[in-house]
Amino acid sequence: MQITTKTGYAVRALSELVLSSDGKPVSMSEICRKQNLPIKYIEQLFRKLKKKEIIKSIHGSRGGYLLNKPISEVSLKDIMHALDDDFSNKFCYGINAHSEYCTGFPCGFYELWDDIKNFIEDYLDSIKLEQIISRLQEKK
Amino acid sequence: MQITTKTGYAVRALSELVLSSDGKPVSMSEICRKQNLPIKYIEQLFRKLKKKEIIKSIHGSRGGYLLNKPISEVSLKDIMHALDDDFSNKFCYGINAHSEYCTGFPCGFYELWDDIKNFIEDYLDSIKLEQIISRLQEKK
DNA sequence: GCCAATTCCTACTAAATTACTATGTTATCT
DNA sequence: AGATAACATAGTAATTTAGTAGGAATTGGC
Repeated sequence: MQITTKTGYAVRALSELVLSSDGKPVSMSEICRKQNLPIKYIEQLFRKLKKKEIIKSIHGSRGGYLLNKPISEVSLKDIMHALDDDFSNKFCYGINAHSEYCTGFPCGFYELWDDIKNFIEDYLDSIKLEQIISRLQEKK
Repeated sequence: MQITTKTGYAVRALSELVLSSDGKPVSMSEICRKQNLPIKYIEQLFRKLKKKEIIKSIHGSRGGYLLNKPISEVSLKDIMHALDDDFSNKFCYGINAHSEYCTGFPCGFYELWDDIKNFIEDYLDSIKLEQIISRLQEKK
């Protein structure tokens, strides 16, 4: 559950998608040109976002991508979860379990890591694309 | 700013240090035996914790480690910060800046990442060793 | 029907990070 | 002197990250 370049790229690309779309699909090349992003990499990220139904796509010429949900219903948690398959396993389970150096599962620390995970996930879930985009527009 | 095995190990080792200490130093071998941790790895982590004055050490035979602060004054943030040098740079600066695919620094997303970083860091700073240890003891 | 534009798919890779191990050296107590 | 510790540095296998490469499949417009 890390915020990395990948997360940053996806947020930039999704924001650009929303800002550039007027109901018509926006092409990957337009998104990446406007946001200065590596197109082949973002293509891969968008395929993951599509699998989780955050965006939809239209094939062929004049095709492109569209957001599949209202901007108030797409959170940072949703995005990160789509990009990172075992996002939710990254805490105690990912840290300790199945390791030679684990003291048993669940150990005395299990609930600590779980509480932290839940707290941070809830926070990330409270940050919607809507707020991210309105922040951007305030600046202009 | 990730919670990884490293963080988990450090928390286990520090908790064991606190629980095993009755004013006298606790040796690395005792800590690692009781918590089933890889000793040479934990040694390295403890050296970093010492640099940040979270623990202190006594050399030679009958030596070992002691906590250098009250358990109410050592937070998860402190521990993670000690283990990971550029902990605080891991957000926008680490994500975007100085990359070929950055749109300028600070970009429109800078404050978003910064706010998130601060929120999570404040939360991690609110979790003290004191609470972690009393959680452990409740279970017994 | 053909061509261009576009998404979709798989495989590869260089660099960095993680989670260690190995091999000592130095300091202190008895 | 010898045992017991902390301290230090270097190496390394596995994994992840952040991409690149090369193409296949799909659709709109002429």
